[in-house]
Amino acid sequence: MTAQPTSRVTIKDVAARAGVSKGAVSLAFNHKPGLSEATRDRIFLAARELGWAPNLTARTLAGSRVDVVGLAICRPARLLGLEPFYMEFVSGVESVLIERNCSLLLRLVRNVEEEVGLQESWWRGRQVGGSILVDFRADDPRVAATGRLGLPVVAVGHPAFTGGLTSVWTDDATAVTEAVRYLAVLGHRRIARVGGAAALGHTAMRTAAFDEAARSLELAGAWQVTTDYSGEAGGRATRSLLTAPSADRPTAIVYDNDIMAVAGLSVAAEMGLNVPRDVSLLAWDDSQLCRLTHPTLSAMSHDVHGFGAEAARTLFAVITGEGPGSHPVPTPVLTPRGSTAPPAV
Amino acid sequence: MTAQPTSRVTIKDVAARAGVSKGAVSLAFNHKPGLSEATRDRIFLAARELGWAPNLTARTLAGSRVDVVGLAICRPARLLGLEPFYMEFVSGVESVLIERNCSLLLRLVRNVEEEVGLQESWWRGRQVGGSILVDFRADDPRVAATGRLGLPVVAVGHPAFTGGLTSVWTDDATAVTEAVRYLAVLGHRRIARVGGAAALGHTAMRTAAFDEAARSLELAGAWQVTTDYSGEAGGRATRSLLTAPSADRPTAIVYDNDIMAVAGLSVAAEMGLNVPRDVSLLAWDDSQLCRLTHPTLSAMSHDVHGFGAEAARTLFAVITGEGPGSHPVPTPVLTPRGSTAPPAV
DNA sequence: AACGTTTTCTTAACCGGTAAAGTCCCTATC
DNA sequence: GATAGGGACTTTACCGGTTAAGAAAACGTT
Repeated sequence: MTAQPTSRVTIKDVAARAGVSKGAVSLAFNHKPGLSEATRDRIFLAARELGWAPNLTARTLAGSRVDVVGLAICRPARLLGLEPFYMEFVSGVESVLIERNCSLLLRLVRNVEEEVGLQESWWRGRQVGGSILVDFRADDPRVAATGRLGLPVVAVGHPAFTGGLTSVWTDDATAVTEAVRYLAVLGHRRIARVGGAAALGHTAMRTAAFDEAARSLELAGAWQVTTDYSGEAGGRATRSLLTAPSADRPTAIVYDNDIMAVAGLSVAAEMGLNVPRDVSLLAWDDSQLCRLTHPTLSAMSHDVHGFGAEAARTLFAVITGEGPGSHPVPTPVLTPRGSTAPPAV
Repeated sequence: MTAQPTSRVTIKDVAARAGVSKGAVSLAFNHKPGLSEATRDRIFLAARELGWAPNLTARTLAGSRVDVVGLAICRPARLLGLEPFYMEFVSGVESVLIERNCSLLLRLVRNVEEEVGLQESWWRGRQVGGSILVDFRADDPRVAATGRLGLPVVAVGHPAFTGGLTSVWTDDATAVTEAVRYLAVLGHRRIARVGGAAALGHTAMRTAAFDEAARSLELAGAWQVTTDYSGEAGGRATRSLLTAPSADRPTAIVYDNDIMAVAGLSVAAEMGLNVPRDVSLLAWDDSQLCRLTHPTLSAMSHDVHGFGAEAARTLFAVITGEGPGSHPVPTPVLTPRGSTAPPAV
């Protein structure tokens, strides 16, 4: 890409106008000692008159801070658009970046290996000051890679998967358990779960928690399937669960996100089943979507925006040298709405 | 932000290892003439052995290309998460950037003025090689500002609002007309439209087109309201439209996005109205959402992903010096599904 | 008054590349 | 055999900042 900015005001021009050296201007703009109040003022005045602000690229190259945070999302581009979760998450991240005058460098990658390469080149090229890593899986190569590079990162995921990295996470196991218990208390004995991508760490965690809850509650039936998080997959999974003979099919289904729950709801309607009388549905993530359907969707509600914000704040802490830590954010809480009720019989 | 990359391989190390000057390495990596095949190979080999890749920051500062595209979205951070449109659009942009090894610099801004300032600092600081501008309004200050700066941009919006900037746009007026005609042909005589943000150019355009269509078709009733694009607002608007006495309320409603249409659908259900028998609903943008509801939503369907991709491609053309142009992308086409039908009476 | 300290600012060397101008050598030409 | 013309590199001067080291003036001390 080539194309030249028209007028260029540099530190030199400011220095000349204020009658000082560029070193002095630099000192002033970095709030470093060694300048009298008078010259400091003169410099700021000159800068304001010329409309100058330090060039971040040059500043970065010269070896100081980098005001950019990296985020690579591993997903085929076509699917990204469909996940309300990420949009909310990103907006939470942005809300913190904005107040620190930082920007987000966003990139879609096809797989973890590609992400490792990307993070490495970002960091070595000083394109980012740190990164937010998401979608951890078992034996995630990013743990070792970022450690080796010295790249400051915050890992969004359960410590079981994020190794020694500073992490921000929700206690999904507890949430799944709560969800299943709630449905059991309502009287459901045959419960299914439509999970997300099997490769992801938190999916595995939820799967294990679901199994455990089903066993400890001695449920009569417990099914689990994994999908790709898309509405289509969620709908398909629901259809297959609900086509079993009525005495043998789940009376309640838990979904791993809200898009799939919406799809499930529509499949139930299309099959002539009444929600919640014939089957109860429970969503996850709880974006605005859950309040827009009819009936409204009960959900494991979760402040995704706040989750993103916390991740960003934690990253800043890491960058400024804070040691590794584990930052749980509030566990998703059950928000009952219109899609859950005791089973009909 | 401070934190140092551990090992640093620079062009100098590569040059030393290949036994050439750093100028030669630069020539090799930029595929410029003036080097023998033999040395070229030696240089690439050395680079590979050392795991070196040119530092983009330095490269940028030295005045060549910038591999970053800017995108500022003007919206309160909390709302961004709710718009499937942007997520899809961004994913389309990414799909083109990814194949050119470029990244997207994303930033939320509170208002257009803030965006103007941001774009200016991005450009002057060579943080971006060009930008994608969205959400044009009447007398948009960005037209003049980007022209003055010489910032290469692609404007996503109708030429009526984007001044002399190269634009990528959909013919919303024609689409609105088609939507209204379609409903009229089905037999609807009282049609309403729940529009987006009033300040936006394309909203104004759609409003005018709707008025015009209503007049030319001599509809018995035509209502229009503007909202903030949120599901809540869409639901509210729908409720207020449908509470009129039945002989005097719309039998069809057109929405400016899909979230509002989904909300409208649920409001209708909640009011005991059957869709499409009692009222027909027609969405816009047509994300996956429209196929997940029951009944499925008819929509003015539109390849938003492709729209984003086209915007990105056009930006690259602008950056490489192509003169101003106007690039219409296909007009949204009506995709009838389950939410539209002739009125009951 | 001579001398060590500060304070205040300047100089100059980077950061890691790019690119124009310069050097050297090899070959074709008259 | 002298000269012009290229090809293949190297030199060197930036890009726009930061920062360590140096210098000049102001200040306090004995």
